[in-house]
Amino acid sequence: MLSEQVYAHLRDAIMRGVYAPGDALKPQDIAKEQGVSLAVVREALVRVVGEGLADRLPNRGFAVPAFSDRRWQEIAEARRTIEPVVLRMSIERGDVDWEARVRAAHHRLARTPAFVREEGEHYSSAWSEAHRVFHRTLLEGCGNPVLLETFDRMWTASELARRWAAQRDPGRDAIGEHRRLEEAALARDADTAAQVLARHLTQTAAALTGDARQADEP
Amino acid sequence: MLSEQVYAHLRDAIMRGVYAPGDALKPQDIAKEQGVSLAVVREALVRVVGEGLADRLPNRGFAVPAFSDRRWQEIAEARRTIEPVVLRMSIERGDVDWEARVRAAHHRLARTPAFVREEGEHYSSAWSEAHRVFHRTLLEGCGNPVLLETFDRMWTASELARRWAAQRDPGRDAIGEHRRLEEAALARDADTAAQVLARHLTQTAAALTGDARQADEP
DNA sequence: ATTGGACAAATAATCGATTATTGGTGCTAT
DNA sequence: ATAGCACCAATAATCGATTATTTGTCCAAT
Repeated sequence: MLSEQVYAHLRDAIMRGVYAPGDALKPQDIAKEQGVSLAVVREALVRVVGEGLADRLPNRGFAVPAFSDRRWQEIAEARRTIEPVVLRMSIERGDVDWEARVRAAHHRLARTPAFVREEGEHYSSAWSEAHRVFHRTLLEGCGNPVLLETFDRMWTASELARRWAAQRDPGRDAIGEHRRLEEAALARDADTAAQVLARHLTQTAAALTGDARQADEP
Repeated sequence: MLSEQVYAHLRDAIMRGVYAPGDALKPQDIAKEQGVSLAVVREALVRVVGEGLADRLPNRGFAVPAFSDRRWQEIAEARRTIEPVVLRMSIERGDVDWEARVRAAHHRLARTPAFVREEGEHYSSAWSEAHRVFHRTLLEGCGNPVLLETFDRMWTASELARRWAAQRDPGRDAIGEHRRLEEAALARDADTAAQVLARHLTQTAAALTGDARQADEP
């Protein structure tokens, strides 16, 4: 199914910043460069819109959403509201296999260099992915796919925000917080873990808007 | 934009039960009965899939998802996990306009007959809509569109579940719980409201699966 | 100078037809 | 009888071309 590939390509391009917020996503151009027909591109674009990675303006095409600071704050707040409760559930329910995966995910995250000079000011995609997997794995103990889908949606939006907001080094504190998260989770200390995560996400919100100066990353 | 109309039609048809879980959604048939081209139907179907109201099986078309009891439980649990915390936030933040809307939504819900003989065993669509609006309005005080989008997604899934699960009368207790929810919200009693909502949703979960006998609806 | 309107280019939306894949049907060889 | 294969009808996926809409530009009238 061609639309699947085009979809993956578009998603990746938008997340990598090939298109900036506000940029038009022209079906014809994309069709030509991908060597597929319009219908295929259109199908892919509709999916992208469904995921919140593009806006559709009737009779005027598709575009990368130009989110406001307010919007970024809302996304961060939503994560801050939901993720800690899911983390609690995860810690209460996670089995030994989950523990092992948390350990592995943290280990991988800690060993992956976050910042790559060659790519300019951006995080390495390897770190980005390890970061996502770590946060997701923490929640996976909850055993509820619906809650994890919710996490996935919010993470995607959050990452797009990060891409266009303060592109800063993860900082030492973030690394420390990831470690504390892992420790609290494995110690089944739901209170501490939820609190650390909430703080972690509050700092994300700050980092993504105005006062990026003194904030951590998620 | 034709796909918008076809999308709305499909969404409505699936929710109304025109298609049963497992039924194939054949682009050709739909295109013919709607008098539009395949591309349009296809676009609409992709959106429907994105909303979780259909599955897509590569090279084998679209179909209404045949969710398992387990899946319904997961959806109910996700609501039970998320909605109470959002309700707390809503009660802490809602302004007087929100209060007025809560009152109006509850008033409308209370005055709408839930059960319509003419339509067989189903809830009236008017009650369904009033019910949705009441629950949504309760949360709208939170002022966060991202959280409300999350509610919308889960509500949709939940409604589809209700449609194919125990199709029972709302029962007197549900009506009472709605009233208690309104009262607690307007009294700014977040603890009570969150607790009542959690219980309300727990009973939903029970109603949607096996032990529907002694459960309420949401 | 500015407003308004006719044109034209770009691009969005739609269509009708073509190609590819699947799943069944029935024949044949063991 | 049945395993395997060739065929075929149904339908999914894709394409190339057509139609509709928007947007910019140029000119005329005030």
